[in-house]
Amino acid sequence: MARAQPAVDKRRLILDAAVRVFARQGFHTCRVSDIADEARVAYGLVYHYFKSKDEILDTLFLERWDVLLRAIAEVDTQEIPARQKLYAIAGFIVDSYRHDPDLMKVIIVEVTRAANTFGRTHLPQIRQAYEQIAAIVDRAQRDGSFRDTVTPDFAALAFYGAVEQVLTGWIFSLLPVGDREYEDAKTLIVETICGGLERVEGAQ
Amino acid sequence: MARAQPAVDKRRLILDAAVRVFARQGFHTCRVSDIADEARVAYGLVYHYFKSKDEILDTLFLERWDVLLRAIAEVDTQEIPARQKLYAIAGFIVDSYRHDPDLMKVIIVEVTRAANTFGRTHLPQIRQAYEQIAAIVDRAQRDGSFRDTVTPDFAALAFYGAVEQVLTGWIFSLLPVGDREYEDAKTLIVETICGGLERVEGAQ
DNA sequence: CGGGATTGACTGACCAGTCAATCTGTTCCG
DNA sequence: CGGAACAGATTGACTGGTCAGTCAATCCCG
Repeated sequence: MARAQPAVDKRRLILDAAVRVFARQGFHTCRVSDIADEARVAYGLVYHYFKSKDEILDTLFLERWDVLLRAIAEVDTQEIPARQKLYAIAGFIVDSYRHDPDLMKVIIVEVTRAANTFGRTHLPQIRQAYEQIAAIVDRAQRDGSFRDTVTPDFAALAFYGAVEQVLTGWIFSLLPVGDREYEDAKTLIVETICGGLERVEGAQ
Repeated sequence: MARAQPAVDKRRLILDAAVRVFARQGFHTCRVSDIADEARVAYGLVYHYFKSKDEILDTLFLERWDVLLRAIAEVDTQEIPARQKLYAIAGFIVDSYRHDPDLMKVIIVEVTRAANTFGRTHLPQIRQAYEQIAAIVDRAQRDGSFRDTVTPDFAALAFYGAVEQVLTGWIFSLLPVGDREYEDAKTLIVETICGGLERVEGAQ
């Protein structure tokens, strides 16, 4: 039985240290000893709590992705226009980055975009996010607020791609970072995907 | 002096084999001996032509990215609407994937999206593509064909992000593959980013 | 005292990169 | 024309270092 109230949760300590190390050096280029050092914990303890180095990353991803999937599902239950739903989802992801940039960096760089390794492993989870977004677009097309020139699947891909690319812009320092920029980004992503870049003749 | 017309260019043979191996197993998980085997060449020959395993990937990326940058620049010299320029760029990238999916997979997965390793190394090249696209958007905003609600930098990111995500969809088998799908994708990407998802009141 | 928590030295596997040896085609001289 | 001399191409066994994962010993709480 686990202790009721341990002074410090070493398992959590290791996970948090791993986030920092993975973000700094990347999963492949860091050593397990780097994680142990960062957590100020003995090497062997890492293997007391985790079966392997891979399992640490898996845990981090699944923990966070589950939160994301729930957030999207929650947004979808609200009675608001599709544009506002997409705004809420983009906002949630941007705020996740604001709250813990390292964690989001790790999830995107090491999992979501790692087509040969963890991305393949977690494809079902990733796919689920796309499907939930596609469902929102689909409903908007049926109620007439979205045009049906683009398939929902495709729209979901483009929307999520734009969001991820913006985070990548921050990760790569290609975009300026700051509270103002984060708020702007939410609006701009939705404005681009929903409103489009082109001027429309006859609109306002 | 190099032989005028060698029966086979072993250097090329190694590069092409590396594309297949990197696409199949990923850069980090493959061994140099896998590349040599795939090329049906002795292990040591790889090091006769390349300084290191990294240099092989660098070569592949730089070769192809140079072609892309030239293509974008070429498109931009034409006297056509911005939407058609973006269509041409999306088309070029999609056709690159159609022509050699393995190579594009490697470039995207192992370089463009590898924020901790090769992505960092080649950031200047990657940035250049964004800047060229942003310049197209900027000009379209000045001539009035694009709205100026979204900054050109941001629009470039969203556009490129959507394109890359569609390729990722093919790489992950999330999207159906085929000549028809490739052509549709070109249109849909541009339709989404330029036209937007929303129905516009009063338009046609 | 019993058992989970914690330690860190150790091992076995793996693999990038080296290198000395060999091969193959070219050049040039007698 | 034969063949000597050379140079780059090609070979693959080997080395040195790295590191994930193991494990026996120790600690410490209840």
